[in-house]
Amino acid sequence: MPFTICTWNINSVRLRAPIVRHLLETEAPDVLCLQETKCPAEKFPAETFAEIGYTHLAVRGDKGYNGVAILSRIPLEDAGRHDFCGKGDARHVSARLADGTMIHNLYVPAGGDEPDREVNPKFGHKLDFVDEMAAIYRDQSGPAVLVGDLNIAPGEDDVWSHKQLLKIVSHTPVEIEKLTAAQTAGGWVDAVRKHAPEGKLYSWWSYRAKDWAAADKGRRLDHVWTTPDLPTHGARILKDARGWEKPSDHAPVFVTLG
DNA sequence: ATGGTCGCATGGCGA
Repeated sequence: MPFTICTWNINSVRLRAPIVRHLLETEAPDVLCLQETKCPAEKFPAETFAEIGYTHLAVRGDKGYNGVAILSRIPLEDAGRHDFCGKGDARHVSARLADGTMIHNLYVPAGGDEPDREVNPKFGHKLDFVDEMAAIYRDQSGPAVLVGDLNIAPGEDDVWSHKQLLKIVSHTPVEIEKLTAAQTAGGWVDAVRKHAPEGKLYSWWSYRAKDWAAADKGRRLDHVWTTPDLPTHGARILKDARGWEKPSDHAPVFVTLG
């Protein structure tokens, strides 16, 4: 039975609960994975989404920072978490669907501005986090999907200018090397690029641009990876959502699986 | 032009 999963960095789920609900009402993914919810689990606006059928929830949150959630209209089992880098922050939540498919929802650290771990500990944290992604999924078995804001745009067509971003955190060679190693170690397939192998594709546009759409200086930071045993039927980035009222700086990414 | 804009611990930090 095919189902659709969506991942969206929402940049405060409380502020943007209305557009999350709008997305659920108009696009109706079976599962929605959110990142940067920026609120403790007890303050997650669960009822807003339960009212329209998204009654299943696996959520983790920190006050003001991070925060991840899996919202679903089909049952979720075995909600779990992995404590990346032993920091105790809310950057991962997992759950299993009734058919056995594992869902991993991740929010990889942005990594600060300076791409040098000697002077910027946030960059070191990001590199260590991605190394840990390689380690923990190395021996996985069974169907799984990994989604989230991985904060790395790996391909030349995943950024507006490969050359101008080579020293910009999110597109440096060391980050791309580590992300690729994590993908390979877990046997993950990039479901979005499987369906759109070539051409510019972005899921994030900075708030700082005067006119984000005209400048179109985007990056593909949000990803959906699947194990090879999971068939996928299509992928799509809902760029329109970047232009909605009070938008997130990220657009939702959809993949149909199963 | 090394800025710019967001959101939250309301003010400096993280993105």
